[in-house]
Amino acid sequence: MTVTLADVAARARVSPATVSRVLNGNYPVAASTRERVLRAVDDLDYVLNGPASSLAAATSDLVGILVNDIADPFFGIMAGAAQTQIGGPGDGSGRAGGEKLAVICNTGGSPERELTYLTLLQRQRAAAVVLTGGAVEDPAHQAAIAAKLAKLADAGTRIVFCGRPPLPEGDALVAALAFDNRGGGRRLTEHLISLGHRRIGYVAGPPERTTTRHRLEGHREALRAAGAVEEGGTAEGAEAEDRLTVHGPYDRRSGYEATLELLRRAPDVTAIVAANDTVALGACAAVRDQGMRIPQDISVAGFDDLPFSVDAVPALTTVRLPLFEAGARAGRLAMGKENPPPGGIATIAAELMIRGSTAAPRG
Amino acid sequence: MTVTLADVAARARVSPATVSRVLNGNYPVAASTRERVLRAVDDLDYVLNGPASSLAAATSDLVGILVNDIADPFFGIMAGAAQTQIGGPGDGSGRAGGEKLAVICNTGGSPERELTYLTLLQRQRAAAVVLTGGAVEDPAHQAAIAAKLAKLADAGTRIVFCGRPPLPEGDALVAALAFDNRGGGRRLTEHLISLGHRRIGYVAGPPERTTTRHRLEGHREALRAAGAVEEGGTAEGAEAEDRLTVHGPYDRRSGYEATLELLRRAPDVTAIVAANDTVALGACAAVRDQGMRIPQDISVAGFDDLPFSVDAVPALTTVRLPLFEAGARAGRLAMGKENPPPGGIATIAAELMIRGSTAAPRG
DNA sequence: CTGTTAGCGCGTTCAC
DNA sequence: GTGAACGCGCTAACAG
Repeated sequence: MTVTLADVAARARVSPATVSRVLNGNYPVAASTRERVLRAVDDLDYVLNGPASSLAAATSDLVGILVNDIADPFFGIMAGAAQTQIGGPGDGSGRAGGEKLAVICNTGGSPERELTYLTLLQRQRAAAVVLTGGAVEDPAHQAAIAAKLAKLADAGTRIVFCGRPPLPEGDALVAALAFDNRGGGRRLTEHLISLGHRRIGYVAGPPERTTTRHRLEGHREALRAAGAVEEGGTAEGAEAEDRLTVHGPYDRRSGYEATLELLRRAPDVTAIVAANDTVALGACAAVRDQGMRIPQDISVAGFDDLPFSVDAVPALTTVRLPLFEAGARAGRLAMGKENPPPGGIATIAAELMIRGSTAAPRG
Repeated sequence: MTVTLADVAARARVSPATVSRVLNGNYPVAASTRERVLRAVDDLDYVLNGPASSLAAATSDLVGILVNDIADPFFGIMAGAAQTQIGGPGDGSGRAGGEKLAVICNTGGSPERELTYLTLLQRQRAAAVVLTGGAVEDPAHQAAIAAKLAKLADAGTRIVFCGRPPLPEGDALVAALAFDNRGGGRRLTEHLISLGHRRIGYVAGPPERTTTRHRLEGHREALRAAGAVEEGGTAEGAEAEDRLTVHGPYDRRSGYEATLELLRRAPDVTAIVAANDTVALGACAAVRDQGMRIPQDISVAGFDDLPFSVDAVPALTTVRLPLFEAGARAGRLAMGKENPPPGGIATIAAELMIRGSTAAPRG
């Protein structure tokens, strides 16, 4: 029923080994022989049996890309970019030569599903795995993931982090591309402070995530440096900080509700910083629904600079992360097309984008 | 170095076949034996060899999901939804039982890459393939895809279309979930006409795509039914229609530039309909940059009702497509958890969402 | 319910 | 430059 290597060999009047060599292009083969084999392949519509090939070679052409939420363009952009570097250009014939199969796995932000996917990828003997986005900080999960990654690396799977801080143990087994979330968060709030804001609400992401923590830390660093709040070390300072911070998921609804809550807790806030652009959009909606104008009555800022942020009205002040470039680089690292950064870790700069949604507070 | 089934069997003092049976859960095994085997698996940190297993079983646990552009939430939402139905809930142990590996493949809208991915999936002996989004209408590619799908189906791969019209030949080998793009487009333009609009610009998607064509056809149906333009059959009618239509990719920039072009060609348009919400956002930006207000000076409408559309200012009138539900259903069809619709094809309704970006034309 | 026996289709030594 | 032989790790019949 299904055509095998042996069938092709018979038709081309060569041995199966020769067909294999032609297909993989790893050994010298006479041009005339190669020609004959390729013709037989086309005639028979032969398609290599991936599992058999992977079994014999002890490695597959699968590359996994793990994302927290594929419906979020933040991840979509990175994953798509990584795939452009992995899938290969294709030769237009649809014949599929030595391409890798880049596959995106949606963890939904759940550490369990992340582990499950890693196991599935391990089972497939994946050639490489790219982990994108912030990590959950629970020590048990950290350890479980680290152990799993160690096993994968041990089996020859290349590991790349993209937009994710390196493991605490600083394993040499991964290349890590980390976003400067802390620095970006700091500069964003510094901008607000320089405009004259002092009471700034913060809609944070889910607790226990590195991205959430780093962005929030940057924000508070800026606040403290400006003396806008007392040192977090003091009871008063910590309390004030907590009162102006609300946590929630990275979605629009969370931004809406958290903003309402902030406005209730502290009606005198003059600015709201959101954990990301999607959340910021929800915050904007909430502000408007309360009958306030942006930025005249209240400033709003986001993070990431997703494509839609420039089209918000007013355009959203935010922190630009080079998601596409980072994803593409991660893809190249996964393919071994590019050397890992020195020390295995590179920090990717975040750029402040000042637009219409922030202005000086009134009065 | 790597632990195999035989190692587990030895440690559990059973035969390899028994271990296989426990792992796959397809045959009855005594509880005590199962217990012993599972303990051995955990002790040894055993992970099944996917390729070997697929080779022997002649089928793999891979399910492919093809999308045009994963950075676009339109696809991200569908793909993520499909994955929730395929990945299995996971048992929280990260052990990965009988789960399928749902993988998203980004074709970039290129038919060649689509074919390449299908070949790759065929090579992996994928259990199922879900194709999302509109198809390219070039007959050569249609035929190539149809032939490839036939071969996949022949090899036992289940084929599901999601948001994509069924193949012309109407093969019984696929289950198709098609969006009512034509009906949605018609109702949207009927809404505009009922508000009093007669000169309506249309920013269409790329030519030769089913989605583009169907939405545009719906638009023109409404126009003709209202007598807003002469019959397309006449030279005058066709010319007028063409003058008020600009094609471009499904992105923000295209919406911006096409709108500028439309405004140049026909400064008296009172409304602009965009091929989708992302394009509509670009259209809004162009309208504003020309110093006009939405909807007072000009109405704008989109399609899809992506999450950000309700947060546009003013909120975008659009056509809601149940992307998540459709993706989830496609996932279930791919898993064989749900019976195919009668005739193999189901049309999914599109719902008109009237919001602030459309109003009666002035004067 | 469990063990034994054959391959699944291909990559890779070796020889020639 | 090419062919022959072996084994990758597992599942699927069969027995028992």
